[in-house]
Amino acid sequence: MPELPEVETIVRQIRPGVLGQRIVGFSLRAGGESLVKPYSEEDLKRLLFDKTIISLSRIGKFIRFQLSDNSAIISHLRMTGRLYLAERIDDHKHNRLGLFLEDAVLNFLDTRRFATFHYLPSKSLYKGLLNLGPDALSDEFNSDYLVKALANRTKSIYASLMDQSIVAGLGNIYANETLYAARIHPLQPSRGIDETKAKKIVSHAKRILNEALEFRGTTLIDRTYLDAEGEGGNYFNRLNVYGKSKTLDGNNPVEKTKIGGRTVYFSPKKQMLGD
DNA sequence: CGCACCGCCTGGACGC
DNA sequence: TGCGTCCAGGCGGTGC
Repeated sequence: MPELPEVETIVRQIRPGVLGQRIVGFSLRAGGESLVKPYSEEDLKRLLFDKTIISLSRIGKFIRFQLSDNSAIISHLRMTGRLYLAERIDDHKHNRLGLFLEDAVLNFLDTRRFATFHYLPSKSLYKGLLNLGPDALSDEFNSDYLVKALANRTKSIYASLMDQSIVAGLGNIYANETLYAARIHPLQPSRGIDETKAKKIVSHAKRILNEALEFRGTTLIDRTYLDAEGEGGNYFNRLNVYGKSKTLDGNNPVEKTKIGGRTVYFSPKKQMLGD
């Protein structure tokens, strides 16, 4: 499932192939209607035609294609979305749409149809981006910020790290790995996180995200996540707790629990509640 | 406002 | 073999 390192990997891979390219066509495939709501295929053919992609960026886990007339496409891969360039539109069963550029076609596969590919008219605001906190790899995400952001919050530190309005880019895998590295129990209340703990969280989160980026992200056994070149990410071999029964670094038992309906992995021996 | 909960989807794993 | 059931999960919306 694409989190910050996976989304950044894909953005870097497709950027050279989309920058400066003029949009010459758009085609929706079966099951793609929900991805582009509230626009229809006809709307998008008309709105996108002849616009040039002038920049491509990652904002948290969102991807923004900035177009020449100040409009944009905001996309989110959710769990199973995949973007890649090809010579033609892919007839894969789960390919939901094709964006035709001068030199290639951008294909968007999404098995579960949770992903989004939203057109954003010029000067309008995108709801999903409005409440986004600082990017996990930015300087704005530091211990001073985090202590303030967590003050007076009763929810767990795990829930706070998953909350994109507090910090943007972490998902379940990297939130679990960060808390293990920082030796903090996922159910620790957010407001109990002091400067020392906040420093550990910030530094480990950035270290882990940067390492994962070097490995082109994490591909689990299910092979759901593949980058824009069809390759898996190799950070899987570095995971300490996510999906594991023993930690990689020391063979400590890993337990799993549910927090807010999500499966959370931690090492009770290394992450003590109240510590 | 903060927080917990639900619905959205589908394929794969599992038990019988 | 084939059926039913459960699980994975980010985000937007709802209700307290």
